[in-house]
Amino acid sequence: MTNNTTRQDFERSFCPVACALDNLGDKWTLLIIRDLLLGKKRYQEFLASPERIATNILADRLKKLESTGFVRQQIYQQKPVRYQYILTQKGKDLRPVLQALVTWGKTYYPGSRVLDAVE
Amino acid sequence: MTNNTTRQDFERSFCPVACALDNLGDKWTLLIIRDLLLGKKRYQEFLASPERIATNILADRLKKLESTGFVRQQIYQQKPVRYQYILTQKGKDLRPVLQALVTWGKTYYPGSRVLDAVE
DNA sequence: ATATTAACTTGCATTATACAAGCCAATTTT
DNA sequence: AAAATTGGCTTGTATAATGCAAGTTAATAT
Repeated sequence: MTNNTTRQDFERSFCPVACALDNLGDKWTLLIIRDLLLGKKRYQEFLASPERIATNILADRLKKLESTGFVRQQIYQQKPVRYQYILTQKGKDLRPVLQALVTWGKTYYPGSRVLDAVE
Repeated sequence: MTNNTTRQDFERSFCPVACALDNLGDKWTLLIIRDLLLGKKRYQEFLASPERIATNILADRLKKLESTGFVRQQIYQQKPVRYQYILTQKGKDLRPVLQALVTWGKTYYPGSRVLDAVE
């Protein structure tokens, strides 16, 4: 790894699982990552997901995901300036985590289905 | 799957990721699963982990993990009755999720290390 | 008799999440 | 030209989750 990623301090411990969960361990963050991996980019697209995230939570998570380098903002129009969100490599590298969750979820929640392909 | 697992209703959506996170989406649950996968079984062992979970949170999570079928209690001594916690197949099947988190964590938190082998 | 251990529970403060409403600039509709 | 809509949020407030310290209970060890 050519260290261009911001190396954060260990919050709770030096365990890689704990470090990951310091960023991802809540009800919503990984669902936004799922949406991004599925190709969603805009605020309204995230809001349209079936889990119905609240607007303040979504804004907060996008801000955190940006400040922690999972995502970057990209202007897609001037007048008015509007941003879309793109996964960085750090974010894209979560795909195996999401894939493992999909596999587990489909096993223990038969009938569950991913909208598109994360799998 | 010989349906001996309790099929819960979809809480937030029929997405397997959302279903998984309904159970696992917080700061602590997956760390307890990590400990269980590493062979820890008892209350004091979980408390001894470097992340320093609070006792009320640990008790709450163990209760939830049991009621949702990730774990079962096993008496390891009478007088006084003491329980230890064992992963069910549903819990053991989270190993690939943890492995993926370890891989990601070791990449983006260089210097992080799992205590023993989840990896 | 006193202290220690294991597995919790309880009380209270702080932080996170949920829900509804409001804001602002620009575009679209009437 | 005025009114409504769209996109991306922010604000206020209620409820729920988390954190921290202390207490409980039954049994064993000193």
